[in-house]
Amino acid sequence: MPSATATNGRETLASIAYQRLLDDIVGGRLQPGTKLRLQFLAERYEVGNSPLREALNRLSANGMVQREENRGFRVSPASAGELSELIRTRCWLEETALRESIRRGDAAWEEGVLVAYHRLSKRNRYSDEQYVRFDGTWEDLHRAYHLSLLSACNSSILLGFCAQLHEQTLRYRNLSSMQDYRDRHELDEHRTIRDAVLDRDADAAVELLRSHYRVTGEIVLASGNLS
Amino acid sequence: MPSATATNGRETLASIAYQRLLDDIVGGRLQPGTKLRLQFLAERYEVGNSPLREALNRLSANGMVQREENRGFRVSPASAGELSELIRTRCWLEETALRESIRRGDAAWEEGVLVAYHRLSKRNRYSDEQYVRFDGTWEDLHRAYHLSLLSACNSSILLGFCAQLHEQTLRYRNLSSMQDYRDRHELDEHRTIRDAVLDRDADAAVELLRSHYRVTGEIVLASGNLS
DNA sequence: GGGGCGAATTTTAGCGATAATTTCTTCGGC
DNA sequence: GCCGAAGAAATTATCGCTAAAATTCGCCCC
Repeated sequence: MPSATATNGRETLASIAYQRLLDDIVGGRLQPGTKLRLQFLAERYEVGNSPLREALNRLSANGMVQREENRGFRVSPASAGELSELIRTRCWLEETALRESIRRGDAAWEEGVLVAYHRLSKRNRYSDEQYVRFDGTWEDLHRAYHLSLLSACNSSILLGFCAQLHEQTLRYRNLSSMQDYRDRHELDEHRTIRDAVLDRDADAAVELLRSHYRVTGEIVLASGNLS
Repeated sequence: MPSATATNGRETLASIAYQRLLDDIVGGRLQPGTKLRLQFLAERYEVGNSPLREALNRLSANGMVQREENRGFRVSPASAGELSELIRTRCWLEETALRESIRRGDAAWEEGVLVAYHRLSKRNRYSDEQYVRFDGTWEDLHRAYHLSLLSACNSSILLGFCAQLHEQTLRYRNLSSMQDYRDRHELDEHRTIRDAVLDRDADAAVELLRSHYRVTGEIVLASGNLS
């Protein structure tokens, strides 16, 4: 997740709480709409109120948590409508970033894409447990791969927005049952996207990427759990 | 500034501090790079540490403030490079939103654009004092006008991103001397954009809007003050 | 007797003061 | 002149108090 934070020396409790909260929300362990009582969170994460409030405030600024004045925080609700909006927006933004990346990308960028794909391909998705944010998990490599495609777009701002949207959609994926994923050949999709990108075929790459997101969205929508 | 905040009942001190801090940063009264010491801020805004830290954490999540672990907060630095990135990104995102808005907008949207332009046109920019966030200021009407153009894009997420970028560029405008603005006919530009939009001429509208932003960017860049 | 309104209680968030780490600065020694 | 250590300053965290909101219970009216 993007953040204007220069991680310098030791981590603060607030940052730890932020990570763990983000993790639990994205991982679906804290269901949408859940009231986030400070006392409950304090026990769960073994930290005091102040670092918790800091973490919640950061999360509220990027949409993972909703803040209501004088009424505390709750996990942002999830709805089918928001998911389609998310995917729609993501397609727009990533199309822009991808076209720009393909246009401007140099050799180092190509190699980055190649390496990111390679790492992803070597990892079996279903060997990972319940989603936990940790270097080297499938999700981590997946995110790295998708961002590597866009990384030459020459706008860290846009890249940050894309990362934010990725995180949001990841939450929806984790909320769905994940059963319907089995018969999908995600690695193939990722490979064809990679090839189109490295061939500098922008139109094809964009179309493949958009389709990749749309299909995911439809599977998640179909597997229910949303209002 | 967009926020996942349902302003329900009374405002909290943290929210007040957030607003005033945002105001002072965007208004240029807190210069880029300024170290934000809690004690200083506590005196300035007459609130305690806790609400201040909450406000700063929110601001750090949307880029107005930088946070360094165990070293506190400072106003995000401003550079020519970041400004161009900002404008570049803004052109991309607003192009997308504007095209979509023009494609989908209904009568109510058209009327919204019309009214927003009308309100803006009736207000003299230079009658306002130093920038202060307040309903009815020129900047407020200006923001409302630009967002009204995009408001039918059917993605509140994208709209939020655009609002965020608007705020960031507004900061740069306020940092520059503003002297070189006098000979510019901003109202004309806003009117021609409005007309192209209401004519549903997407290509023309996009080109006018992009040019509008690019010119602004060049004026701000030219008037110095940036590294 | 049932339903709805209102007040008291309980619960919870919000805030400030203080203590504990961490970082920055300065001074002494090599 | 550079490295290291002690002191100073600032940030971060804990705790307790206040105030606001949700809940419960009782009362009145229908």
